[in-house]
Amino acid sequence: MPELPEVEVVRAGLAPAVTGALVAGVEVLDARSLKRHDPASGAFESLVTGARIEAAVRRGKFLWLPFRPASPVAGADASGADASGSDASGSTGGAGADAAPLALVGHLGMSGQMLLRTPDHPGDDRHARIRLHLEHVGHGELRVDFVDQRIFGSLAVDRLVPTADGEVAGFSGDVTGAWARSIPTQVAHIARDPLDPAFDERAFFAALARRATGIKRVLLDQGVVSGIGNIYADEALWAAKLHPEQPAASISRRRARELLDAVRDVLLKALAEGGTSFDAQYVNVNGASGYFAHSLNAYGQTGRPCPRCGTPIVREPFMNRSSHRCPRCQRLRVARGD
DNA sequence: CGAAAGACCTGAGTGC
DNA sequence: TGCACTCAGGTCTTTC
Repeated sequence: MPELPEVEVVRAGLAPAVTGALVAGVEVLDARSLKRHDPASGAFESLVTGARIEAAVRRGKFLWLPFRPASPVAGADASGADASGSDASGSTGGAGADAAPLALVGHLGMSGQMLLRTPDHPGDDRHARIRLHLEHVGHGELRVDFVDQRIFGSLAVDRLVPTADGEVAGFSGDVTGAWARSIPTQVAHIARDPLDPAFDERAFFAALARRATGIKRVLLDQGVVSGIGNIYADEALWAAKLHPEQPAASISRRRARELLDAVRDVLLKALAEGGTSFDAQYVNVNGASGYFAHSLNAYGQTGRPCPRCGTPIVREPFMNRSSHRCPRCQRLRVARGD
């Protein structure tokens, strides 16, 4: 259940290994992990093979690797390669300057991992779905294994289009690349995350004021604010002393501001703890390893005393999952100015 | 447009 | 031992 901090750990671990790398080959072990790939744009394998990766970018929980497609001419005489990708609409247009910029888009879903490995690493991973074979000038040959038990995650090749606001699309540590202000079409509807310098606070407050539904539903709506999942929603609501079902529109501007601050605080804290957990050489780019159970105040703490007031935390059904809250600190309150 | 419910997935755990 | 059931949950789609 990787949320923003976990995905950022993955992005940061991947970035130095994939930036500038050539995709020498790809193995699709389970096509279900391509469910977000639109076959009309071409076969996944042929689009990715020969690509030169330019960066690793993240917005919310989405991750993408902008790349320059292989030049058809350069690839032709090198070695027969497998020309299996010659579908009906074969012409990919000469990979010149007018070729559409593309990106490899990834979402980890609930159980997805991007494991960075040496080429000789045993391929015995039970849930390995897709493997990328890379050649990197500095690191030599590498492998990225997309491992995903529950297959809620996926990889896809998608077109990059300019961002609606003209700002940098997501976080990558580099705002100068030609790809920086472009976003994959399937990520374009996702709001910026609250740590993004271009996050639109006014739009966030306006969305809250407009919604009659519970505040937790709004926090989980990636079209309003991205990067938050069940865990950090519960944590932020606990910190802001808000009941998950408190109607969003009933929350005063002042308390909404406190909530946004709490969200940022929770995400930054998790990021700080997660950022220290990987080793320098071959980073274990593992989305699940970054969970910081010791610092959780509400999520998964059913029956344990609220760290603030000592009242046992309760677990309640919520959208086919669970909410965890302190029944004393986080009460439903009638709409009224603060 | 907003809101809510269902679908997609697998494996661990529980009760009988 | 085995079977049925519950739970974990992010995002997309459908329905109202």
